[in-house]
Amino acid sequence: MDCNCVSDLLLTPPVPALWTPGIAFPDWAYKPESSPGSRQIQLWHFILELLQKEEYQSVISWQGEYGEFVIKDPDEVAKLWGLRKCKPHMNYDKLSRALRYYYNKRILHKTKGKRFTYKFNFSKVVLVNYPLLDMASSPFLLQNHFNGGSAAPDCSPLTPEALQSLFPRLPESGRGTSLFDRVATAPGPEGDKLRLDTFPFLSSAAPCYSKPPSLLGPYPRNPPFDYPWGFNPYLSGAFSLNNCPKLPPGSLYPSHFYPNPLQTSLGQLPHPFSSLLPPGEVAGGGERGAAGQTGVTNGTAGGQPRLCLPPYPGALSLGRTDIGNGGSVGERERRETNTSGMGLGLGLGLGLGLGLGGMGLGGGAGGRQSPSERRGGVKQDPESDSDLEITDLSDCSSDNEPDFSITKETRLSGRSQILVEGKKGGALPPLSSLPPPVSPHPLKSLVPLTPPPPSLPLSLSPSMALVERHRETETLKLIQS
DNA sequence: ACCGGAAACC
DNA sequence: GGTTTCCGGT
Repeated sequence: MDCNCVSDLLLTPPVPALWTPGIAFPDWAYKPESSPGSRQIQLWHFILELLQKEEYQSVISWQGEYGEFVIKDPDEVAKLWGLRKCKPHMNYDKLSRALRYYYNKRILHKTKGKRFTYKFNFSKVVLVNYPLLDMASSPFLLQNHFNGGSAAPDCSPLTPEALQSLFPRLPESGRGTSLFDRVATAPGPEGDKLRLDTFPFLSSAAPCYSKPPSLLGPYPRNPPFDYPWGFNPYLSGAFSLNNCPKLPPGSLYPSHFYPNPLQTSLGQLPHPFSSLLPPGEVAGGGERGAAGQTGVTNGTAGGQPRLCLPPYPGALSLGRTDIGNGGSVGERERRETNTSGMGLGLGLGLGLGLGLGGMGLGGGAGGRQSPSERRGGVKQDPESDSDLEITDLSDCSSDNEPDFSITKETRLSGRSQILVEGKKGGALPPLSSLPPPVSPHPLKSLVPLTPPPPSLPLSLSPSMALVERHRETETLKLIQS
């Protein structure tokens, strides 16, 4: 009624200018929102949006373990949600019901004992965004991904884009959004087609805003990466689909979610694994944007995007996460903890296996099950399953990692060095055992500093070809500008 | 506060 | 499919 909803189309950003047509993205990537099913923003996504914005800190924020957030003001969140969905009668009760539906999908689960506290299941979140990537045709396909076949079908190889999605770069706060804005403002007929922003890796090299040191926990550096959610096609899609203009443009529909071509240059393509790179090789990196708490209220222009990364308590060191023999926390909570540990690994840039486990789960689309189904055990009881997903992870992970398994490196033969988690036991290795920054970075090769001859055959490799094309495009852009 | 079934809605 | 709405139950 009073939500003045507008057409999604009006707010749908056009195809990023730097996109080079012709490159075959997986089909799903072309869908308006790269969304498996819905074309509307989903609640969990919306939640992430809020969590990401500084201005909603008092309404909802990360808290506790990795991925855990607290709805500080249930009514307000409900209100915002209602606003977004044009459901004036929305309230926390309803909203929470929707959240509960995520339990079965494993996207979210409740942190028992803590009021209004929920916790995201990263892998599922990512999965939803990257359902069964079309590896076969994806130009991003890592050359040596997984063992070529023995892997269970539900264990999709991790593609660069997937990785990228984990470490997207948001434009530096307060700068360089012009082009982006322009792009995002000029509606285009193909706005829903190619979405480069789906692949932050290719679209933005801008150093992300800084984040709190704590986010990276024990890690020595704080490379500017974002977690899976800052990125995603979904997210950007959501922004484009927002239909409740009432919300401040800069608040929930920040432009920084889109890549800024101007800030892009292959030379500085954000590296998915930049977190492992030596300081010098990592752009940005500062401490949490001083902006963090400096009254940046305007979420748009100079607005410092709120940390995308859920807080990752340093205490939650990998060491503590002893997968397999848990510790002292309650069973369920313990598993959650483990997940957190994985989260860290993921955050470190190596969530290679991340989400893979859920592939079989079909993006969680399985959704609800009849009580009988649940009893049948086909799918674990949401109450007990927690993060342990037998179905997907069991055979695609080395061992017992929960959803956040990052141990899939075993499948990434050639990339093992970039993996954080050791392969033994599936237990997260103590930080001290984490591999030191690799330099030159394994993927550096994908982003050569010196532009190869334009004639470089695309056949070099899918990834290379893409990079090349992208480079060319970028070069042209730079020259033009 | 939280849960989850059921049905309607878009 | 993803909620939204309603509601009985813990």
